[in-house]
Amino acid sequence: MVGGRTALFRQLAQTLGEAIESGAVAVGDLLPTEAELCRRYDVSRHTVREALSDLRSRGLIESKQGIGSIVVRQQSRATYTETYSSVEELTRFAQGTPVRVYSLEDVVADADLAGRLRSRPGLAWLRLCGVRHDRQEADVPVGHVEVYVDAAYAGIREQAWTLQTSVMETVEKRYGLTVARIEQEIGVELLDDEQARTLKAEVGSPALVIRRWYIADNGRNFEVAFSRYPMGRFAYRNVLLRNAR
Amino acid sequence: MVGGRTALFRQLAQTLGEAIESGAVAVGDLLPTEAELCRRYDVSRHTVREALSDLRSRGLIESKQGIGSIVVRQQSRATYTETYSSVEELTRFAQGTPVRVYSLEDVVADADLAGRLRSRPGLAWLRLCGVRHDRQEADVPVGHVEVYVDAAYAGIREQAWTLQTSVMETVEKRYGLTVARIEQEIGVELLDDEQARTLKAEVGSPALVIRRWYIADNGRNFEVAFSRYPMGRFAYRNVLLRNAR
DNA sequence: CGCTATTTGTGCGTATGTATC
DNA sequence: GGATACATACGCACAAATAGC
Repeated sequence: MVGGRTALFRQLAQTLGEAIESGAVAVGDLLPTEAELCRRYDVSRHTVREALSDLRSRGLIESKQGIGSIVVRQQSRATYTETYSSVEELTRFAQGTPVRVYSLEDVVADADLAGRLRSRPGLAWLRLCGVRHDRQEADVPVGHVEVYVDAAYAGIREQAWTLQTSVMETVEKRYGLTVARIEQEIGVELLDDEQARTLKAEVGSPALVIRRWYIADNGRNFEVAFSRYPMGRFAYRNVLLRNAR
Repeated sequence: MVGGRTALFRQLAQTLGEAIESGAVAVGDLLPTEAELCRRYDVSRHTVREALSDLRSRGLIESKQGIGSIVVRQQSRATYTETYSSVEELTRFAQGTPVRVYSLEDVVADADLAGRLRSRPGLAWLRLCGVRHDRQEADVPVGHVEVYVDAAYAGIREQAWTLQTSVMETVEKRYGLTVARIEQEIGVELLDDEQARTLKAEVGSPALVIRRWYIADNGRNFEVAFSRYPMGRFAYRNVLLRNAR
């Protein structure tokens, strides 16, 4: 029959999910085949597939034709999810705030810079500095950006002065790279001379700093960006949605 | 028949997805009913449902019994996703940093407080203040927390002094509430007298402030929390992963 | 290499439950 | 209550990928 209180496939998904999370079925193991689950729980294949679909969406299993469903994770991923439709949206400056680049130079990382970039000393980077402006109030700079790009991708230098899009996307397009993950850190810093001057703020005044490390699918950390926003000019916002179930 | 090159339901999902993203079907509109889609594209209901399931997972539509499938977004969500396995993980203080509550009082929001809470003046709240400590260095407070809970859930007051878990989870358990979304804002503030004193920091010194609004599945904003961390004692970190597809 | 058995993927048909209007 | 629409569940069949012989 159809209705109990809880749908059959949800019950089955919960049963299987608990088996995985408890470790009864280990990561790397195959679940019983769909046919076997049908027999064992006396339900139709449709019901079994709905349940497996649930486990897939929770990131617990992956299914492959000819193989079966393999357990790839012991814990359901993500109770809360933050989503972006683009990288630029990260800063909530979708298309609104152009960057004026005022400096572009080649640098070799010393110990200090290497530490800030989470990289090794001696490596060469292209350093780019600019100021982000609000389109409405063009005279008040919103934030200061300081970007380091792996020298291997320094060819973007030609396009850098007229950046329509983000540095990251420019590198992606020009070199066919794919950003697999972005690590982000948000903190407070005091503005140095150059930052304060370009931002029309006081030296030593506090600012929100967003540090981002862009990591390509080959594992390479090819870009690091620091954005600084004087207190009150910007706040980082996001919304976390509870995932279904 | 079954196999062409691309699965039927994927073709249908793409067709419908394009109709939404192009604006041909506007946000707020209902899609044709499943039965209608079956007729129009000459496919089975199962195929239609697979396609709709795809659109749901992309966040483009939501389906409701007795109503239909409504378009809720024009663009597929999430090129990048941030994930948390728990709310506590948001602060990266998984279980490590207990909160010492030092104040608990009933307040009625004036215009100023109502603004900060994104609420209305005149509403009653339970206000809770505490200090977050590092387990290793117990003498140095890490951060200051200021939490407002809707007076309707003030019953947690009895448990508040001995908070093992977060306020949010306490409310969830005690009142059977479910947090549907969390809105978060990160900025910079200067510490006031009380905050500086409890944090052993200087009055007026800059701090990272994280403001969170907890919204229940009934749409009610039942808790607002402000966490303040003196410069250098804490940075907010997260990792964004590129989604498949 | 081809053949076969196994397993998931895709697709159809049908029926009943349940929420909404 | 009735009509409508999605949700759940059963069944069957064939396609496509994989592994082993």
